[in-house]
Amino acid sequence: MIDLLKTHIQRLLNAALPEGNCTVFSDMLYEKSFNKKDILVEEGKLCNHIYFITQGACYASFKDETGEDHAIQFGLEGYWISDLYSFFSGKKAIYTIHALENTKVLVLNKESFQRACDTMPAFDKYFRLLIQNAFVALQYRLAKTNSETAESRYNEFAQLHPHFIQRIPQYLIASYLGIQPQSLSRIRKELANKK
Amino acid sequence: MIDLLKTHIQRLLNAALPEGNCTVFSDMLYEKSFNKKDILVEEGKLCNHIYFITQGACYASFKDETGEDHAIQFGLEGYWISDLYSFFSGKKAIYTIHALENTKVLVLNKESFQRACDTMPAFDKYFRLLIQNAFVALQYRLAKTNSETAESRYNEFAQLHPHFIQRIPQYLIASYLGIQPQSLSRIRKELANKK
DNA sequence: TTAATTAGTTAACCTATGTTAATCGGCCAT
DNA sequence: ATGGCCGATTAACATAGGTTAACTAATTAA
Repeated sequence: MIDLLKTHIQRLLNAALPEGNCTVFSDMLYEKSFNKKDILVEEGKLCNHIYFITQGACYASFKDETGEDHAIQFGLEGYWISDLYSFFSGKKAIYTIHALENTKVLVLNKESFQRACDTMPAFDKYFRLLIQNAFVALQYRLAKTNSETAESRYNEFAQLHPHFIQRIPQYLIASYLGIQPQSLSRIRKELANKK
Repeated sequence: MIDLLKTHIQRLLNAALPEGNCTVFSDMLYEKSFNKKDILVEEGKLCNHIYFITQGACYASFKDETGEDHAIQFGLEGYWISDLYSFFSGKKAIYTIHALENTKVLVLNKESFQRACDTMPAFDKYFRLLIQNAFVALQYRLAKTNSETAESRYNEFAQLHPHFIQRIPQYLIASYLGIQPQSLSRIRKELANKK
C-alpha cells in the first residue's frame, strides 16, 4: 500500500495499522492512471469503485436540467473521490468525475471495500470516520452557502484550501461556490481593491 | 425499544433484528420529553447524544456572524436528529436544536452508541447506512442549491417532503432553502398564479 | 375576552449576482 | 510557427432575491 494512503489512515485513526492489515489491504488495491481531461466516473454509468488520489487533481460535477455542469467536489493527492450515491446504492452515477491533470489513483472496488470493512476493524473504523467527517463538513458548507455572500464564501474557501486555489481553474472554483466565473472575477477584483 | 424505531431499523437493513439485540439496544435508550420551544441541543455546549423522534417535530439551526438563525435540518417522527459535529468530535456544538411541537425522543448517548456498534453488527450496519444515506442526500441538496432557483428548490422540497410543508412554519422552510420568508411568500404567490 | 406577540403577506425599492458580449492572453494541436 | 480554443477579465444591462416597512391573521399570554 502506498505510503501516502498508509499515513492518511494512521493519522485519521490516530494509531498504527497492524502490519498484517497493511498487506491484505494492499492486495485489494490496484493503481490506475488517467490523463488530463479523462473521465474517471461517468454520470449514468455504474460506479463500483472509490479512488484514492496519489498524484494529480480531479473534480466531481453535477449536470443540471439545462445541461450546465456544477463542480461539487475537488480532490488532490491524499483525497478519496467517487460517486458515493452510485457506489453505495448500486444505481447509476449522478456525478461525473474528471481528471484535471494527469492523475494516478489507487482503486478500491466495492467487494474489496466490503471485505476490508468486514474483516479488519481498523479499516471499518477508518472509512466510518471518513464519511462522518465528510458529512459534518458538508453540512457546515451548506450552512455557509445558505447564510453568506459569495465573497465571504470565496474568502473562507481560499483560506481553508489554499492548495485548491493554486491548482484548480477559477471557473471551477466559481462553480463550486455556486456562482458564475464572471462573478468570481468581479469579487476578486473588489477584494484586490480593498487592500 | 419502541416499535417505530424497530421498524425503521429493519426497513433500512432490509432484515429482521435478532431478538437479543432488541433487548440490549432497548436498555441503552431512554425516553425524554420536550415542550414546544424547548432546546434539545444548544450551540456552544457539548452534545453527547443522538435523538430519535417518536412524537413531535424539531429543527436544527445555525447562527451566522450577524446573529441570524438558519434552519439546516428538520425532524419529525421517525427521524434522528443531533449535532453530529459535536457528537463525533467531542467539541462544542455548532447548531442549536429546537422543539417545534411538544416532542418525545429516544435518547442514545455516545457510550451506548459505541457499544451498540461494537457489539451488535446489525446496529453497526444500521448507523453506517444512516450516515451514508445522509451524506449522499446532503451532497445532492447542495448540488441543487448551487444550480437551481429558489422557486425550483421549493417545488422539489414540497414534493419530497409534503409532511414538512404541513407541519413546519413557512419562515423556517424559507430559511432551510436559503431565502427570506418574504421571498418564499412571493414565490408561493407566483406559483399559485401560474396554475 | 382582550392585549400582545408572532407568522404570513404585500409592495416599493435596492443590490448581489446573472447574462450577454467583447477583448485578451496563453496554450494546444496541427 | 500559427491558428484556434479556452480561461480570465471587463463592462453594460437584467433580474432574482434581499430589505424595509406596513398591514393582516393567527397564536399565546394575561
